[in-house]
Amino acid sequence: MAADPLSRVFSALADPIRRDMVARLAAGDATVNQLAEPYDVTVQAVSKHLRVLEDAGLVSRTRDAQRRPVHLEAEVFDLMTKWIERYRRQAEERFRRLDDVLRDMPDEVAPNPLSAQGESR
Amino acid sequence: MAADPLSRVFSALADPIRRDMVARLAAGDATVNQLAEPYDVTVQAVSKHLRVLEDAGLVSRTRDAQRRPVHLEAEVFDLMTKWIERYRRQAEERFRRLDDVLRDMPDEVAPNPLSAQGESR
DNA sequence: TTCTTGTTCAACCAAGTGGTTGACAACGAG
DNA sequence: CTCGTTGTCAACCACTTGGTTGAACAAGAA
Repeated sequence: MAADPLSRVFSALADPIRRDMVARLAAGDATVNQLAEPYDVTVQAVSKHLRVLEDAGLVSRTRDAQRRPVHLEAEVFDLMTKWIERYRRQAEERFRRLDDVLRDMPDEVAPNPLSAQGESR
Repeated sequence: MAADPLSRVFSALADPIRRDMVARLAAGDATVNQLAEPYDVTVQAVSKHLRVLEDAGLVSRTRDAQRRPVHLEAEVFDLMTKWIERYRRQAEERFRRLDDVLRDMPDEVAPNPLSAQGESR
């Protein structure tokens, strides 16, 4: 299993069934059987999916007699959005600066940041 | 390979090496060899990782003589953030309403939305 | 206690993943 | 043209994953 938390969360949400379960849990808690009902897989398979979500910290399970109500833990989403936003902003900032450079540049000069980077220095 | 775009993106970012490559590409384009340098895996392995990122729409590759400069396509991030934000908001909204219910409730009533849901009706 | 329901555990299987090595294609430099 | 550089393709391997079936466990119902 993936060691770092971020990998676990991304990996957990890489499956359409698991994403769908998260979507349904956003509307309210549910039991394993309730979650299993819409899909034509066995309850055991759903139980495995839930374990993946739980290991990722996306859901928690408590006890209610024989039932194991599943609850969505939305805070873990922050882990992802923070990572994403960081690099998106960085990429957009770079893009904006590139625009500035192009605008201010005399048009004889051919811009090629890559070959400049690749120089063996 | 995963059919739907969302699964491909989440899956692509579930690997720490690939996330690291995205992080570096946010700072600027790079060639395959430049990307491979920090890790102690073969260039072929990195090439495979790039293919995964490309299939997810996270990067694009152009041609520059023998080199294949890799470029980050940050727009795909939106796909994820939109999905995440939707359910996060929904969960938070639900949580807020639950607070309201608890605040307005006479304290004899034991709240258990789950067992009410689970009733065989 | 025994029965039934809800859930998990264990073993297994086919397919996918991340890595390797080796061959080869594409291109610029001598 | 030949040579070194850059990158991909193909085949292979160990490990993981998502699914199955069958057994077991937990707890209320009879």
